[in-house]
Amino acid sequence: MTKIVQDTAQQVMDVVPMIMRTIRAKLRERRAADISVPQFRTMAFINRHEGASLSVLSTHIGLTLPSMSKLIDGLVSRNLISRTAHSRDRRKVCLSLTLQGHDELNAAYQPTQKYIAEKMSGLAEEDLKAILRAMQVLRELFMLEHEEELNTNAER
Amino acid sequence: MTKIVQDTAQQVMDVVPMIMRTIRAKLRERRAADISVPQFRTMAFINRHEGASLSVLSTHIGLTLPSMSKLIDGLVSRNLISRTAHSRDRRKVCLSLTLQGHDELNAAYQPTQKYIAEKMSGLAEEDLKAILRAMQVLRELFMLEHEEELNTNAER
DNA sequence: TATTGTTATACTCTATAACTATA
DNA sequence: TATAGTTATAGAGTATAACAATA
Repeated sequence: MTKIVQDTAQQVMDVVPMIMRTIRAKLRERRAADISVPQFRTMAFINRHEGASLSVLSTHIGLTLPSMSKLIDGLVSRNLISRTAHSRDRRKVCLSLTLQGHDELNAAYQPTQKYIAEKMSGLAEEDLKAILRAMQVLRELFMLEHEEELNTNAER
Repeated sequence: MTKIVQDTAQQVMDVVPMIMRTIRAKLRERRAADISVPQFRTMAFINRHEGASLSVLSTHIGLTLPSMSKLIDGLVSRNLISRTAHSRDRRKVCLSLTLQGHDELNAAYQPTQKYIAEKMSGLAEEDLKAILRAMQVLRELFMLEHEEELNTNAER
């Protein structure tokens, strides 16, 4: 393992949480007051994986099935997501965002993205390109393991 | 605001949480079973800001003062951090890691860093350089606002 | 009188255990 | 018999309110 690899790993471990802190803070600032962070993450996940089941969600968000079930209860009762039975396997549940859920999610996401864009608007083009390339590479690297757990979600 | 800035902001918002998820998962995997994530974050913060006060911590971690106080109770009782009175302002508290606290922190951090380094070990040198540069730039960008809240911590 | 931190109390969130329904 | 999800109950974590000590 060369030195640059270790240095880079160190930098990633150091900087990524810093950025994440800002993203979280902004999201928190903008989201409707009565949505918790796990609920927000849940909505974001369902947005990316329409029709996800409860089990898949609980694995991804890191909650137990009962806790996830209760969290979903809250979102359903506020009409932010819809919960219907899976068409072929009636044990399963099929979750998706309502229109209102989409709106809530966007209302939090967009100002955050705008904030970050403004922050970066003074950067030299070379720096922007480096960031863009870095993000592409890192996405490849960190996506694989993340998608494994979604196999069960492939069929709806 | 040019298009590349917005694209890059989008990528950052998309990829950073993905990486963060991996970091969190690894940390969780390795840390002593009876330390919560907020406790872990607290220890990491104290490591970076030796002698931090309770108020500074609660602001940074995002807990109220009473909650922070209780969390610290738990860490002190397990001999992971030490809590002494500030030398000049005796209302304040002066927090630092114990030797054991350092060990616990490292025991969680190091395997995570190693994991990430291994993940990146196959990358082309150009990609590594792009990541390194991106991290430098992003650090500058996201550090400023973060350090503001630490002014009160400067003097011990 | 303002600031720093702690104690008391209540509530929310999450987990484990037991259960129901479907495959 | 195994899997997906829900309900019941208990414990941990966090907040608000009231308080103590120092500046």
